Amino acid sequence: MSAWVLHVDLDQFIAAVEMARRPQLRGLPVIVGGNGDPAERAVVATASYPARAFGVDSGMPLRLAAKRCPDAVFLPVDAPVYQEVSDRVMARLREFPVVVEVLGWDEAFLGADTGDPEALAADVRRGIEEETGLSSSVGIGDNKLRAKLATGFAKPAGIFRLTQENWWDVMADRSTDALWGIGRKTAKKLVDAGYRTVLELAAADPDALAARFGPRLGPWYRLLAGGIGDTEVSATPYVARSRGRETTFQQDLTDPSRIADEIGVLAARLAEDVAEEGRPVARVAVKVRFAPFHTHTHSVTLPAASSDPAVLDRAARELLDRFPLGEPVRLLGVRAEFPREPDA
DNA sequence: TCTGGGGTCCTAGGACCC
DNA sequence: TCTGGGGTCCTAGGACCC
Repeated sequence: MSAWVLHVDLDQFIAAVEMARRPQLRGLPVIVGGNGDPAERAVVATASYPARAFGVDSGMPLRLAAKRCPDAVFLPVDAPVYQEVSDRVMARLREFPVVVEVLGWDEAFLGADTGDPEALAADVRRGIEEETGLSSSVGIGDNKLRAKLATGFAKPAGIFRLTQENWWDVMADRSTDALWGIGRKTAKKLVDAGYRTVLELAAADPDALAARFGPRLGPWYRLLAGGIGDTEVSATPYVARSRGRETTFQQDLTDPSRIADEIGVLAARLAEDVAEEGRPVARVAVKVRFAPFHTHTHSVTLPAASSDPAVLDRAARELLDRFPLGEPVRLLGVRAEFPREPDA
């Protein structure tokens, strides 16, 4: 028996849920996003594997997805249904002798003490299938980072083990953005600094990385490249540090009084979320994205923490007044931050 | 690339204080 | 003013993830 981390990820989750309730869609290119209208300002939430074969993927503008795959079936996002299916999956996972840490609708870490992690992974896949009919993939690792990356190699509908033992065989020659936490921008900066592959980054001087990328990020990148990561899986319920509401308008806004009205709408919606949270708000931030897609924020620390809708509304409107509203506005957002808990 | 909405964490500069 | 050192808070922006 020894300690393992399993990472469970549901295959093409959102598209799979939609196909489960519309079996006639099986095997077809299905694209879920926005209100299901490919002409609107929205992005792809999930594309089915047949749609991905046309080059459609998550995060892509719906308009572009429609251009690449004109015959796809476009469906609206139905969050309550996905949440309900997700809850059933997580409940099923908790029936196994494991610690379950939920990462999102469609993924979770499992902390397990077992002599045969592959057998456990197969049981988990079967359990999810029996409970919901959904296909999943499982990564097995000696820490969270490796388990998470392993899932990528397990997909679709598979199991893969990634540990210290095969880390270099699998990862050494890959580009650094194969790592969980390094994206396209950082990978490019790393190339500029002379680190192209995971192996090269793992051999970098931590002080040089700190000087170039910051005192915490720099050294952390090197650890990532070595496959070093957290091993603790925690079932402790997640406590949000902030809550926010934002909207991209289908047509840009130019009328200042309309813009102020919309900020009021967002602040009111946020106040409801905050009331549900049951904690007062310490800071308020307003975000404005102008039509050319440049985004700015202004924020303020409240004189005293509050959940009063009138206080949130006033703070949001005062922050809005700080923006020069010369350009058309495509997005408005309001965010509330809860007080930081002192370190225990 | 006519590019969502929900979040998290890190960085850097300036203010302010001793 | 040819002006220290350290700590903390505030703020804006950036990158990443699902």
